[in-house]
Amino acid sequence: MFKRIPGTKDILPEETSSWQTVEATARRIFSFYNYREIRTPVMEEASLFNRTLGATTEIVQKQMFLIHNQEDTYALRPEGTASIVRSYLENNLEKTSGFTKLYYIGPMFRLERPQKGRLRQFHHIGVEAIGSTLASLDIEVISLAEQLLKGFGITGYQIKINSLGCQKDKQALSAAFKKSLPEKLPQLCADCQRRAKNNVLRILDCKNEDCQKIVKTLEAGHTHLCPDCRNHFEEVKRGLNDLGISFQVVPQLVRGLDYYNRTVFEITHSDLGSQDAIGAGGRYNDLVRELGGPELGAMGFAFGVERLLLVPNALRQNPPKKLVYLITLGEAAKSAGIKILNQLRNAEIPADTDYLNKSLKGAMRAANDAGATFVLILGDDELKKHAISVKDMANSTQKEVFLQNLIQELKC
RNA sequence: GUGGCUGUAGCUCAAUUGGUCAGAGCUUCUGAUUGUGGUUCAGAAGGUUGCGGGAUCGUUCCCCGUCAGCCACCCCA
Repeated sequence: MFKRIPGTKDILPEETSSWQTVEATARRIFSFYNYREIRTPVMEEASLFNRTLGATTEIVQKQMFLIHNQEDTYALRPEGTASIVRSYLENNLEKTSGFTKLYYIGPMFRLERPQKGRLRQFHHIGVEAIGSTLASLDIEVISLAEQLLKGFGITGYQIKINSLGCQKDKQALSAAFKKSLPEKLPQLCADCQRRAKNNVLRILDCKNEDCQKIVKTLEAGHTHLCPDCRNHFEEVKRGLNDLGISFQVVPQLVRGLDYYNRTVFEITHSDLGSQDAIGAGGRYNDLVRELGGPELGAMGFAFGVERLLLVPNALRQNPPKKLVYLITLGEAAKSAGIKILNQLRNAEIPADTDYLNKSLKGAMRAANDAGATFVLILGDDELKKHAISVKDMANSTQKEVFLQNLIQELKC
């Protein structure tokens, strides 16, 4: 027997209804904000991610599914932003539409060790708004994220925000760290010693208390932000307050991807355990230029669909179903039944029947299990009268209806 | 990638110190006199106890390996 490869999941009909609700809710809310959908390939040149996420990030170094062919190395996308900025530029959207608001829904791939809330194929619902550096965009994007959560029926989340500063600020902070860090290095945990080489800023959000103490003795907090970045961040916070969005400023919040600058945010939920971030995002003002485009500000975020669905009571309600179940008795009725089924479906009435030659009792059970609202019974008695018995399953009432009136009867 | 825990029917779990213990509930299927569901009752089906070694007269229960899942770290959505 074949098995799923580790870290992937089959989403069975029982669950797909929740997925459809999440997706439909998201699409509806995106439309209120005038975001339009973009779909890009799940594969890209591997070097695209190298360039955008950062060559030393764990995702690029260890977690990409690579596909080697004779000439190139492709990667299954580990996230959406890089592909979308690539597509934005390749299709000249900066020339044809200038400021652009896009959303995407689809699978992402990372070769991590599977865990609850961490799969090797998982799904993002995200947005990218490209072409503005204004704080009003940061505010809209974060409020959109919260609006989605409300739409999904999720409560009890926490919005954490921070500003990394512009590229210069980030570099200055990194440089300061690299200068003052070497003497402290032996006192840091093993992970932080590694971070010191790869991604110095991540030392800021180490959970180890000793590391935290050492970091505090170094230059940290928002003191490294230049006046422009500081003003921008203040404006964002004011805007969020004006909208009544409650958030928490977390100076240690550092996103793991290189392209982020200025505003970053993360939304966590305490009911999820170790992998508690249900969504995150931020600004990436230099990414468009980095990929060969003009100087354009941009901001985005993504939710992890699997993680959203882990939140208790989120989107569990199944919409009431309407189904008509046809039971036929005997050969003559069976062939007449095929036509009736066809007519019902053409009239857009969901209809099904028994395919196992069950007894009437067995077929009734099957109808009940299928959630039928009405059962149609067609036997010799009915055939003679050109009629059919219609049973309302909710209240067990039954009546005979002429075949010519059947659809009208079921429509109301 | 690191550490720990777990792995018995489709699902949730039992099985005294290794010796008729491979079981229950739910699910599924079939019946309960003629063409009627949900409740109830009866019966049936379903397991090489994750897989592979080892120790033992003998193991679901012990040891080793392996795979998978879970938890934490790491990483991140």
